[in-house]
Amino acid sequence: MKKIYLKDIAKNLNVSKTAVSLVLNNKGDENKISKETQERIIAYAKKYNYVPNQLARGLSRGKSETIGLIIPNISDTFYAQIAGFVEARAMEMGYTVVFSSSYEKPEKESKLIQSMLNRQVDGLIISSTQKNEEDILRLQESDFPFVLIDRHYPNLDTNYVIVDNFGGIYHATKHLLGLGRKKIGFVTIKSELDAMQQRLLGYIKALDDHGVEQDNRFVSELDQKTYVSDMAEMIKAVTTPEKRVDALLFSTHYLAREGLRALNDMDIRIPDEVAIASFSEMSAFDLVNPPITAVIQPVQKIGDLAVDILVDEMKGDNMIKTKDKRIVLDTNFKIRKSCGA
Amino acid sequence: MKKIYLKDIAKNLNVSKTAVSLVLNNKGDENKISKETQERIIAYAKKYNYVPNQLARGLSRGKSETIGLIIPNISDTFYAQIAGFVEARAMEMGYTVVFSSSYEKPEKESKLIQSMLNRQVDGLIISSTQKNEEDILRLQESDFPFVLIDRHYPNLDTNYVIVDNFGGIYHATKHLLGLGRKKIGFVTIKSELDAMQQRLLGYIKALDDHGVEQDNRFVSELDQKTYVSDMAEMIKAVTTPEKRVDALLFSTHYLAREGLRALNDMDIRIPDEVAIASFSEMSAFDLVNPPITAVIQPVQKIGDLAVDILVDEMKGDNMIKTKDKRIVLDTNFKIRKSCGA
DNA sequence: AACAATAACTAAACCGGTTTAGTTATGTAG
DNA sequence: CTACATAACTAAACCGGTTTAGTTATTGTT
Repeated sequence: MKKIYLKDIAKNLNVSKTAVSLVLNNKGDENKISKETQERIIAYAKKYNYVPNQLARGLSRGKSETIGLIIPNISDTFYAQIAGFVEARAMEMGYTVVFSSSYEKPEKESKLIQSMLNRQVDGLIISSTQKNEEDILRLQESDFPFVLIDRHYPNLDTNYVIVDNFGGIYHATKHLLGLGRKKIGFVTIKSELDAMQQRLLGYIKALDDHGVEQDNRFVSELDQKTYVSDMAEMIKAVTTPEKRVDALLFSTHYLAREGLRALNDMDIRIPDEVAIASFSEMSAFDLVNPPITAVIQPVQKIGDLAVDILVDEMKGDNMIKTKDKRIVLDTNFKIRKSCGA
Repeated sequence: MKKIYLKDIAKNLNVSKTAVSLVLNNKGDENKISKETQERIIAYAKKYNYVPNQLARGLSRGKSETIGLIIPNISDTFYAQIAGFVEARAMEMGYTVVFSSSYEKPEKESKLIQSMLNRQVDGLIISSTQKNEEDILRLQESDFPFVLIDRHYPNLDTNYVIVDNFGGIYHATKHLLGLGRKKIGFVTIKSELDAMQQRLLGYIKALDDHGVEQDNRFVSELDQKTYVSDMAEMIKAVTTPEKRVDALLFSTHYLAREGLRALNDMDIRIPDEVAIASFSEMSAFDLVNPPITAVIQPVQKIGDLAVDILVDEMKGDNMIKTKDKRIVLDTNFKIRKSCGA
């Protein structure tokens, strides 16, 4: 099972490396290699199980047939799912995926982008920390193919695939209001991410549209690093007799998970005392106690579209925008017991 | 921000490519490049933000500083977590990770291995379908560095990092028996995976040791593809008056999830009527209704060790086995409400 | 003064492909 | 018979690094 190289084929068949390379890249016809020679080459290559060295090929072609995926955290269900769809789609298109987690650190993200560029990825799919405008801008300026997912830079003119954060929360808030909840708390993470801002704005707009007064609004921002331990106290704070919320809307799935845990620990009845709903979900949200109403993100669409757009971009001949490359996807609203109907 | 190459540095500093290459690879001293020249080169490289093309470097060195990770499914929490730890550890060690999901298909796995080899990965971490002995054997014979994780081939002499499946289930079964459960059902997936067999054996051994009679054992095997829809019927079958189990042990987390769903749907009280426990868990097992007792796998250890072993293996100078490379990790047992104590 | 050793470099081969710019032999139009 | 196409190839440059095998100038040794 010795490894075989292009030149071995050439030598053994008494043809040039050129001929072999052309034929194996399906350029035999257009380069007028005779049918017969083509067949000999193909047969030989198959017989000895020839496969080209992708590094060599990549080096000479200037492309690696690899795309880089940078996400905040591969262990998070949401990103794991996206990674799955991205990988599957990329493979269909003939690309390999290298991935790395930035853990929300801009410097890490910056290093990852650099490192992936060194490795000659042909394109990048990035769910950015959104604190790395510099690198994104540089990519943009150098016309390097990339797509932002999940998070984008509102003031930068890039390709992206995101969801309608505003609309998703707006809908959820409206729903809670429609069920008669008057004092809805919004629990979010301290973050400058536009996605998070939009969710907050969606919540506020819904309250406004429903004529809820300013002092009946409760927004709690928890720290990314300490939200697990801070959750209980925060819940206690918004359930004091003075504020007593009758609903809590969590801006993301892991907050909802911890919120649920805290509420259950404190024996606050859901949804009777406090109704809850979440933006984004986890695979067990339909099994927890009670099942959590959630705004569902179209994970597969995000992954598929990101790859499609990127591939289009990488083809390079896109002076013509073949498709719209700024995509805002609609969310779904899944009603479960936790919101009281 | 023009891209700069090795030869540019050489040209502009009036030194040879060799000198630049040696210095930037920290081989300046051993090759007697003068301190002064070294400093000039390093300064220039830094100033113009030089970074080597990894394809070129990989090609000439014969290594890519990349490791391949092949798992059944990146969307599954268990593998997503492992992927996270593998990637983090690999990065520490200076490696990039490319990954792909086999979706339990041996042919897909085989293709992935091939494809990763073409891409010149320096080593592989594989959670195999365990139906691909051929490729694994070939890797073994060609001395290619690799480590199996989660699943291994019991009759092949490879490196691996797995958990004590037998022991984990044995412990769980014993625990249920200790709580007075007499008729414990075992729900598993139809599979030839050794891991699954071991879990079954652990269950049987525990019953044997406890003197449970043959006809008080209920093993149900569900199909990988249809377990979601088959679960309810299966549960119905083992809760008939004749068989009526008083406990169910699920051989893996997604079975437990669906089992819980079915039991809840049928209003079977857990743990009063039927106690349940699971091998392996999901992030919400402590929040579901009721929280599920589970055998916990040391995910981080699996990932970390896999990389450590692989790196050791890739260094190549391992005629001496620097460490034990067949590792069976202990599991943890996390008691929650679902098992009745 | 002759020779060896050492410091400080470099030219060129090499990794394994792709691609450009030809070459040679044969056929065909004028 | 000459000129020009065309079919069927190929030599060699190239991608951007690494590495081997030198080279040159200087210093040290006897």
